[in-house]
Amino acid sequence: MIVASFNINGVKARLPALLQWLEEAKPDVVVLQEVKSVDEGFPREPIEDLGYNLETHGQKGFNGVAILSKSPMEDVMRGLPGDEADEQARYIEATVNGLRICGLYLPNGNPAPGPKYDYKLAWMARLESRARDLLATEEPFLMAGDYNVIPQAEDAARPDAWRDDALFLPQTRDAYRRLLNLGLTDALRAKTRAAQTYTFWDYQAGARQRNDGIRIDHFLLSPQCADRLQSCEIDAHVRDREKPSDHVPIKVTLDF
DNA sequence: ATGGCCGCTAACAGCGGA
Repeated sequence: MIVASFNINGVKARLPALLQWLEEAKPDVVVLQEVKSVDEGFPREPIEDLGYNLETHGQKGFNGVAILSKSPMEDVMRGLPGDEADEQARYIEATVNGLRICGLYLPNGNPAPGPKYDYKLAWMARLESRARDLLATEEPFLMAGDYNVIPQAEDAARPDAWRDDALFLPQTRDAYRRLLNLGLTDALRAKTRAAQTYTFWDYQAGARQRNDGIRIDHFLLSPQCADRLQSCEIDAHVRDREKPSDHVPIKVTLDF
């Protein structure tokens, strides 16, 4: 099965690009981030017409995540546990054919330091706690989405430019590494050490043309899921189409 | 991190994003 993650930066603005990519990539499951739509405004029909079930967790104007799946979804959970007061729509889970799918849109955190950065670090701690709980079940799961984390210098074209940025600060990378140290596998790095495997290029300053990118969209796999990993690919060509998102899809093929 | 961006909002300017 193919599972993909795509930060689409507005589901209404991106609908044609999303549908084109779905038709060509034919993923079985997709987690979307930054849908920027309330659930009632989500353009369900054209996606359902392609054979997908759809679970959304949106809010007005910002954030918002969703899961698409050709197979039925069970036990849908909206919101990341650990803070009842958190109203930002950044997390959704569902089980598909026995595989737990976690879709996440981790906070940007800029400017750092400051309250937004504190929120990012607290959110990452909650994500770690959630990963611990899921590991304890010994059921296969994956956590995919826009992590807003540049894990290592090799994951940016110009790492020096990000030195003081919330996406690359030592505390951010430490928190991400704690997830890996639980026993989760970064699917892309399990398959390649290739340079310039980016998932985001800024709209400004000709970043795509200069390949001035960063790798911030990730698939983390539980041990039982990593055992089934066959391939991990980034659909970078999508960035060169009409009205693209600033992110591109990342997808894994799993032997389930 | 900016060479000039993008999407969203009861919107024609400001915010958030990365």
